[in-house]
Amino acid sequence: MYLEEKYIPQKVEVKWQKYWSEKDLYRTIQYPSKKKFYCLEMFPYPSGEIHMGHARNYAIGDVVARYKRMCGFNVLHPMGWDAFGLPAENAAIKHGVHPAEWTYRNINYMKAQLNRMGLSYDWKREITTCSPDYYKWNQWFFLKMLEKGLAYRKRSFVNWCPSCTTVLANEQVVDGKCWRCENLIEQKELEQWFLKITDYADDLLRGCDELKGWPERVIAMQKNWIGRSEGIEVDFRIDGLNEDIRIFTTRQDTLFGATFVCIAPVHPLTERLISDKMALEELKARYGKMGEKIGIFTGCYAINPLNGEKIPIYVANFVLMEYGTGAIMSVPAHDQRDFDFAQQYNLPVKVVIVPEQQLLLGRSNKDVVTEAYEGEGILMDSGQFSGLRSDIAKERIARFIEDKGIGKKVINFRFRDWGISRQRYWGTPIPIVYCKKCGMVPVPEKDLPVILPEDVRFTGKDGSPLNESEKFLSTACPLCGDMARRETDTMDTFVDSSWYFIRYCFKKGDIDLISEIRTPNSELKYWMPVDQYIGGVEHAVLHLLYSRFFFKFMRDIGLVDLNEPFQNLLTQGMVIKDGAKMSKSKGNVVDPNHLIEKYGADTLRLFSLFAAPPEKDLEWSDQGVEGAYRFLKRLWGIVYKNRNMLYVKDKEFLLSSSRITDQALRLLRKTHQTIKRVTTDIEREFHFNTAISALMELVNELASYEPYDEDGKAVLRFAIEKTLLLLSPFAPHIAEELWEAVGNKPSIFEQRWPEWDEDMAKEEKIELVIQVDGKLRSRVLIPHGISDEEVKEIALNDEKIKNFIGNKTTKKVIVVKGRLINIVVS
RNA sequence: GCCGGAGUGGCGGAAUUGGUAGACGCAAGGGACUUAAAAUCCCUCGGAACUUUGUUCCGUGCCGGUUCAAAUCCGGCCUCCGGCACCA
Repeated sequence: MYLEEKYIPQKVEVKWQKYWSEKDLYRTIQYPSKKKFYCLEMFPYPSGEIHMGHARNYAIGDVVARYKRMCGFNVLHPMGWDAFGLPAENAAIKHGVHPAEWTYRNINYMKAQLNRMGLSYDWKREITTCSPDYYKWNQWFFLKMLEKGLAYRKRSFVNWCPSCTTVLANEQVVDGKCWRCENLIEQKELEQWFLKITDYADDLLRGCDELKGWPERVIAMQKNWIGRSEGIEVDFRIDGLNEDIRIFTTRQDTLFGATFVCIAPVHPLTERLISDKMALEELKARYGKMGEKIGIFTGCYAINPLNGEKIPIYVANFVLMEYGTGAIMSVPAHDQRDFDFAQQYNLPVKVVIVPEQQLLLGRSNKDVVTEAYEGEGILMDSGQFSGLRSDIAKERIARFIEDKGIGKKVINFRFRDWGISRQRYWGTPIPIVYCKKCGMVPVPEKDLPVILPEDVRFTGKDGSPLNESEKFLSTACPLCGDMARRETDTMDTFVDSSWYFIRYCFKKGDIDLISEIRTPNSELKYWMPVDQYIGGVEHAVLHLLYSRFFFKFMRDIGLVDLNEPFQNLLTQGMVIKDGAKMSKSKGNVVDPNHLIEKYGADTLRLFSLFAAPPEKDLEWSDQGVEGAYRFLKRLWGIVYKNRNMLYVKDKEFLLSSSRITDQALRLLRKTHQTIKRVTTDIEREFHFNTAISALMELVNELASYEPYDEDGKAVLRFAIEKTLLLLSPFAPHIAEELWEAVGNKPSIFEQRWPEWDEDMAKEEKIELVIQVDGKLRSRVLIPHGISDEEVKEIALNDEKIKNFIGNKTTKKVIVVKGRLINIVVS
């Protein structure tokens, strides 16, 4: 077989990409007798370019997919396009190109880029979410949720991005800014569609404990986001009025310390209790504004149901209507916020909890309070509950309240329902029509999909182009047949990505998804769950939470019988350059295209896998890339140099009958050790960086190896073949080329992953470390399997050791088998 | 403030169960080849001291502790990164 002297990656890579695609090497087959492995990377938004973050993400996924395939799994490794979204529409407004055209053009370009990276996707399962055969099912899920009461419409204050001219869900607001364009968010009152994700709050929270293969921090972020807290609701009677204010608290043990009540400016009772409307408007303008606490006294009093005390009612800007009941009891002694407020408005502070330790020191609750004590302790001045510990008191007081019928235990969640309406064009139409007679009517299932019309005008003015498309707008009411108007809001694109991993389980194109899923031995049952999911941590509480919600919903309507969609999750770190995340604004972007042109995809892949373990941030280094390139050139050179020597018969080498030279034996041993290291490093949470460094060590040995005889050549051949097999998931093109060059038939990816021989991987002799008093003093080579006594004797007779021990007496000797001996003398 | 994670040479990072700290790579310095350069190959490369080529001492953010033995375990701090944050 001919081999070029010089490694020209571009030539090699094009050759094999063509071969793999013609042979359809990465097709998935339904083969239930074979163990499956579903390897998934988060699909990209077709923005126009693959960036380094994608390149890293997909390189990681590709190693996993190729490795698992070689290990004998039937692997599903699909790719697709998160193709709805604002940039397409903005391009339409700016450049007059239709979003569909813009999107499909980008997809074609990016697909070519992915192929140039040599990624092993089965493109027969490609998904494009803006295609009607895909988004039809978004509409189907929406209707199902509507049917189950999980989709609803409500007028409320929502996050409005003035730059995107659309609404955002809470999860999509980061530091008060839009997650996509980073513009400041405004509050706007609108009628909106919501999905009742809060119905699944407990389920999503408890499910976190099932996520054994997820990173701790992602689970923590989800738990944090859901924000469960247990407490009680209690009614406070308004003095002189036949009306209650219901408050929520998690600290019912501090009820006796309440010295005032606060309600939200938008609380239903506020208007009735406040006479100064001007002041109220002023307060509303500062509603929820961080860092300042302001309030207005209503002139009314509430009665503490536990001790009958009359306490003033305030309207306060820091009390949120969206959480709990929109009203709180304020306990300045035990809540810093209430304390600050009390100081400002000269309200009394009443201590009712004293820490246990302080009580032991004989201190009481009469000391001057300079800040709130928010911990737990012993109750004081709390009537029949005085003297109890907080945890017990909480229980008793809750029961007392419930028995009296003036409140109940409740669990509150911090997160809100998912607002999915978007006032934009390029998204899935919400399948609803409004009829004058029948009101809001869902589009019947049989009429799906509601097609997004293509012939609309993009003016860039406020409002969706759908509002001006008469053809889209006017329709017949499904119930009475009269003229009706369609809903013009489209769905949040996170709906598209909430179930796309389901769609990959079936062939692409227009299929009857739900019937396919319901087929007794459906492909879904075979492929789900996703065995390994890989993507950026930025979706920890967005896509990953929405997907879990959708999946649980699917379970509840009988489509799947699993609780969680993603068994194992790997969140890869960011790609950093000069200490900052790569971004156009910082001007530190490295373009994968240039690297492929200069060094080839194998080098790009190898470096991004070698420079850091996948979950950590990766500091980009142009010289590091050179290093990776050097390594591949080196390997190429070794194979080239030995190309004629490699045509020898395969031989089995056994340690017992070894007749080979020491040098050959060393290489043979190193090869087995490398197989072991690379395999265990991949298995051990994908530590590709150390796997690659092991391969580098082996190649370093190969470089200086000269075979002297036929056996020596056979060992060389063995070592080179294993090197190529081990390298193939990381740098597939060069591995395939050299595999062929040493006289093998392609494809290397149809080979089995190599196995190591444990005996062969063992060093012939052990390097024994000898310590005196825990300090390294000498090393000697000893054979395997000798007893502790013999080890001790060797150590004590070592010249250096004798010097250290001198005439001191040995107090203790610790022997760690096969490693170390420590002689304690002082 | 609360919840995560991290801190190791000039740099990226190794050290898998508490048992040789610094694998592998980058950068740097020296040498070989060359008219020269590039490429390639070889050597050195944590710090300090010395009786200077091989030995001692120090060294994994800081201070303590446990242990024959600690980057690793425990307690207390410091710094950085990420998430949440008037959520009652």
